[in-house]
Amino acid sequence: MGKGRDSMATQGVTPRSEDYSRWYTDVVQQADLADYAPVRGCMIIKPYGYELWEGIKSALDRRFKATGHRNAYFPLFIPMSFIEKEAEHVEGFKPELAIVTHGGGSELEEPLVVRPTSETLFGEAYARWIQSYRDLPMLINQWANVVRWEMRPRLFLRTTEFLWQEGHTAHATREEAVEETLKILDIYAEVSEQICAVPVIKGRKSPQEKFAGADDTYTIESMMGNAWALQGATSHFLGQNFARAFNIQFLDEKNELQLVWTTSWGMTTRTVGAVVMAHGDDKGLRLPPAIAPIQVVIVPIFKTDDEKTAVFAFAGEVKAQLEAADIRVHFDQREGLSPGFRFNDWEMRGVPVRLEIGPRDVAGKSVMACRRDVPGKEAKKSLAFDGLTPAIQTLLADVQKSMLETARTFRDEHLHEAATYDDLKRIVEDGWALIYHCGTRECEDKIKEETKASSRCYPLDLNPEWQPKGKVCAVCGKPAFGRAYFARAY
RNA sequence: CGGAGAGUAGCGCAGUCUGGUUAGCGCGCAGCGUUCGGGACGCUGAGGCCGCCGGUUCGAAUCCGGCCUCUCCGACCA
Repeated sequence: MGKGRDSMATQGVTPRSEDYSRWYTDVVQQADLADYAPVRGCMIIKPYGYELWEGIKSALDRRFKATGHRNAYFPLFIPMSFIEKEAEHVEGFKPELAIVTHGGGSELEEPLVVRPTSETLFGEAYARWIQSYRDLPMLINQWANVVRWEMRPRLFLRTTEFLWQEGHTAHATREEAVEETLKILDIYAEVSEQICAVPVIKGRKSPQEKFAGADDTYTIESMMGNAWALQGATSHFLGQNFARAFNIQFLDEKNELQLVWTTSWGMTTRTVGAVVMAHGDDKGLRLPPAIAPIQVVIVPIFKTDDEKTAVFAFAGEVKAQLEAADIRVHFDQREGLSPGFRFNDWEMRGVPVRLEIGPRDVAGKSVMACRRDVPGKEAKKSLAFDGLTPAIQTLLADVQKSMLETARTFRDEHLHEAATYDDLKRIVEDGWALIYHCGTRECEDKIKEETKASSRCYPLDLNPEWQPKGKVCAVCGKPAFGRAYFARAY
């Protein structure tokens, strides 16, 4: 079909192997996840993309609530003076602030910052709300949009405005706050791996990479299809920095005044981009069933009107049976499209399982099931109508599991230990390099400049002892702070 | 902000160098007919402030000046 090739040029996405960035923007737009907005750096999240976010959101929200957190909503505007209260915080965020100077037709007395994050607003409120140890811990989360002015935006991965949740907690002791920070990190890792099928490495950020105003920042780092790293979510131990800046004090059991210990943590719409990049292939999106807005799509095949009637009736029964089991099913009833077109269309949109139903299937009371995560003929197998629901449930579970395994295998194949700087240089061309590192800014900057790779994290698993005795930085020879991954990153 | 590209129909582009009736092509879209188990085809049709502002000219998508926007690559970041 010679002419078909031509139309493929306009309908297909740029092959992933050819140009990874182009492939990514193509997929996001053609799969109807998002579109550009009139203002640079801003994006319109379309229903299909928003549904992915809703999947991530509900998985997180359920877990936050199960661990005692409650949702609230804090304002969009922050007085400029609030941001300036914590020295390191303002230093870090100043370059990316959007500031409102006018309101109601006249210049404001004090400029208002459009929130880039809400530590300061929570700090001010917590100072008023917390009086006694009986008020602790304070465990609040909010779902909100934030604005950080971006030089170089990228759909989902880096937009000037993005959606996220930000948790802000206050505790009586340091230990409790650290425990909270790590508990949330575990939730992020679980949602990323179990729901998004994106394996992560849990670690601690270097002093340079940590959040502005935090004592420690913990992260989950995941690997994209081109072996670059993506920071999936962060959880910060803020020590008493914000408690001091906002005077958040409480009376303990001994009637002594103490500063609280706070944490903050966030996961963003960037995660949608991570799902695209970690799983997508040349044909487009591949979605893990747990968050796929459509888990099963039914594609009808027929020639005559009689066949159509029979196929539609049977497909309707199949749909009803699956829906009764809470499987998200879509029956493609669009007119005038060939089966082949539909196959490609739904594959591009990443639907995990496709059911082909034609006259042969109607006659045999069966459906042809095809899984998106497996290439070629092995992807297809015929399933009987009787017992279809459990068979599909098993299939979806298997797809979910094997997508995580595939991603993990790919990730592990691109993790390498580096004994020397030369090793690192070679490895970061196509992977992550694990080295003993000093953790200093100068050394990180040098590596960044010479290799474009940045310090991703000091994996928690691999650093039972910090500042390991006798070990030195593989790059500069200074005493090692710990073992860190370096990689190209988004 | 630095470097590189690009703005002409919903999308992708040609036309611009060398100014000249009615601005084309492919895809998509609408109607009709034939198709239909891996991106179908025919016929008919709708759809345009040629990014914006100004200038040159009898005449500008095309030449000149200014501005705006987007994409990609770098410095910053979730």
